[in-house]
Amino acid sequence: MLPHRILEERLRAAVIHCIPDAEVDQIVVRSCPDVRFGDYQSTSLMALAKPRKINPRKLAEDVIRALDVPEWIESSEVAGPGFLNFRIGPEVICRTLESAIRGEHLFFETTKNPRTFVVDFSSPNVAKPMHVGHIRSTILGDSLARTLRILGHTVITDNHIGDWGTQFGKLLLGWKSGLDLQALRTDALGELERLYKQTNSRCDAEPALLEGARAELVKLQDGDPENLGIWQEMLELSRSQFDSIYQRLGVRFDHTLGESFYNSRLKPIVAEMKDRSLARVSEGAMVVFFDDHPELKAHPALVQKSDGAANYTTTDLATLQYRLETWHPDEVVYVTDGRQQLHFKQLFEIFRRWKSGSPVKLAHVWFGAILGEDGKPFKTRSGDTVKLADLLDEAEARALRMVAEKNSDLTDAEQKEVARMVGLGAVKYADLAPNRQSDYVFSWDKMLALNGNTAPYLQYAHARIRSIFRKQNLPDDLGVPPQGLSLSTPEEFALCKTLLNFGLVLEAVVSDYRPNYLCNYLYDLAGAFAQFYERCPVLKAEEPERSNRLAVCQLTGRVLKCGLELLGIESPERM
RNA sequence: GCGUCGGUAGCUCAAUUGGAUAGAGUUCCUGACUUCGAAUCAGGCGGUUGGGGGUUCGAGUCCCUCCCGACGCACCA
Repeated sequence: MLPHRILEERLRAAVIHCIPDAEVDQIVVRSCPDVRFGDYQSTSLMALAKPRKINPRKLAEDVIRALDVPEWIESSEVAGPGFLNFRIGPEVICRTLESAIRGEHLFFETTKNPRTFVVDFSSPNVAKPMHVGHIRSTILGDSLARTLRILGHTVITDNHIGDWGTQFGKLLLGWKSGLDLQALRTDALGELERLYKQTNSRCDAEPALLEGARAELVKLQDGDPENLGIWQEMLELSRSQFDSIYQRLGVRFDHTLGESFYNSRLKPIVAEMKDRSLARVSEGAMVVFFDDHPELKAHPALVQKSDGAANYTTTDLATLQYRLETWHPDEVVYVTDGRQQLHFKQLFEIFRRWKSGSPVKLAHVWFGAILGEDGKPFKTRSGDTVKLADLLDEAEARALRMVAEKNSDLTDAEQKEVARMVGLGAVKYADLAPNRQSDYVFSWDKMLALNGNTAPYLQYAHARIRSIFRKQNLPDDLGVPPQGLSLSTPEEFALCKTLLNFGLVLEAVVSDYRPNYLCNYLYDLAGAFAQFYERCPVLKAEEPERSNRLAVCQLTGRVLKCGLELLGIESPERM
C-alpha cells in the first residue's frame, strides 16, 4: 500500500478510538502545501472538532497519542490550532519507488469501492458541424471517463446526440427544395447547415413556409417513409463526420444513443407524470411546478408542449430511465456548458419526485465559455462559429511550423506526426487546465508555448527523459538497481515525493470532476524534473548514482505519460 | 425584476471538505549553454484577492450588502 494510504487508514483508526461516531470518510491525508511543515498533513481534525465544540488542538494531541505511527514516519507533530504534520523517511520513498519500478503500481491504487458511472458528454447535433462549443464537453468528459476507469470504476460513456426535434422540419423542407448534391458529397454537414440557415431565414420572411416546415416535421414524427428516409440519411452523414472527429481526438463512446432512441418512452412518462399529479396542465402544456422548492419556485418545467410534443426535459427523463434500467449505475454524470444549470436542477428535482427511492447520484459537471482574445465568445474573423475540424487543422499546422523550426533532425513524416500530437495536445490541455467553471480565453500563442502550464511543456519534459534513454540505447525497463534504490540530493527527493502524490491527485480529480488538478500536478512534476535535470547529471554520474537517477527518470517519464494519457494527450518520444 | 456563476499581479490563469507567509506563466530587469535536448533553469520587480460589513483559532473560499461582467428565467436543446 502507498504511504499516504497507510497513514490515512491508521489516522482514521486513531480518530475512531477518540471519537467513536466520527465520520471517517472526512478524515483525509494530503500532501503538505509547504515542505517546511512536512510531507503529509491532515487538517481534518479541526473540521471534526468544530461542530463538536471540542478543542481542536487537544483533539489533535489525543489522536496523535492514539495513532499507531508507521515505522517509516520520521516525525509526526501537532502544529498551530490542530494541524497534523508528518514527515516520511527516505527508506519508504525508495521502497515505494522500487515497487513502482517492478510494475506493482504507478503511485496510485485502484479504489476499494468500485462504482458504475454513466458519463454523458459531447452530444453534438445531427446536421450541424461540430464546432468549438463541443470541444470542452468532449475533452472534459473523455478525461473524466479515463480517470474513473484507471481508478477501477466501471464507466459507460454515452453520446446523447441531438437527432430529433423541431429543426428537422426546416431541414426536410430545405432538403426537398434546395439540396446541392455536389456540396453534400464534399461537405455534408456544411451543406446541411446551409440548408437549415437558408430555410430558417426564408421562414422568417414567409410565414407560409414555416407552416410547410411544421408539416414536414409532423410527417416525420408520424413515420412518413420518405421523410424518415431523408432523416436517416442526414443521421448517417452526420455520424460519419462525428466519427472522424472523434477518431482524431482519440475519443470513443461505448454507446451513441440519440434522442430519437427514446421516442417510445415519452408518452408513457408524460402520462405517468399526469396520473401521479407530478405535472398538471397549464396554458395547454403539461408542467411540473416546484412550489415547495425556493430556488425553482419561479421556474416550472414543461414535460409536454401545448402542441402535444414532448421536449428535452422529457427526453432526458426517458434517457435516465433507460440508463438506470439497462446499466444500473451508481452515478450519472452530465458534462455540459453552464447555461444548462437550471435545466439540470429541474431535471434532477423531477427525477427525485418521480423515482423517490432511487439511490443514484446525479451530477451536472458544467463548464464556462471559450472566449476570443477580445473577451467575446470565440468566433472566426467573419463572425461565424469555429468549426472543430478547422480548429484542429490549424492546431496541427501551427505545431508543424514550430516543430520544423526547432527540430530539423526529424523526417517530414516524423515532424508531421509530432505536430499532430503537439497541436491536438495543446488544444486539449488549454481546455482542461483552467478551472472548468470559469470562461477562458482561447489563445494559440499561449497554448502552444513551450514555457508555462501547457501541453508542449509537459511533452517536452517527457521527450527529454526519453532522449536520455535513446542516447545510450537503454531499455524502457531497467529494473531496480542491483544494490537497491537510494537518493541523495534535495532535487531527487523533491522529484520523488512529487511522484508519490500522483494517486492523491487522481482521487481529487474524480471526486470534484476536475481534470485541472491533474494538469497542475503534471506541471509541478515537470518543474521538479526540470530542476533535477539541471542539477543532477544522469548519464555522466558515477555508479550507483547513475542507476538511481535513471530509475527516477524512468518513473517520472511513466507518470508524465500516464497523466497525459488521462487527459487524452499523447507523449511523443522526440519533438 | 428574479436566479446562477464569475471579478485574484499590467496581461493570461492557479490555489483540494475554510487552513499556515495567495502561487505560476507572461511582460520588464539580471544571471547560467566547449549542452545527458538552453524548446531549459536560477534570481528580481509586481497584490488591500472588486468595495464594505459579519462568522471563525483561521476567509480568495462561508453569510449579508453594494458595484461590475457573463449567462439563464415554460412551449429550442
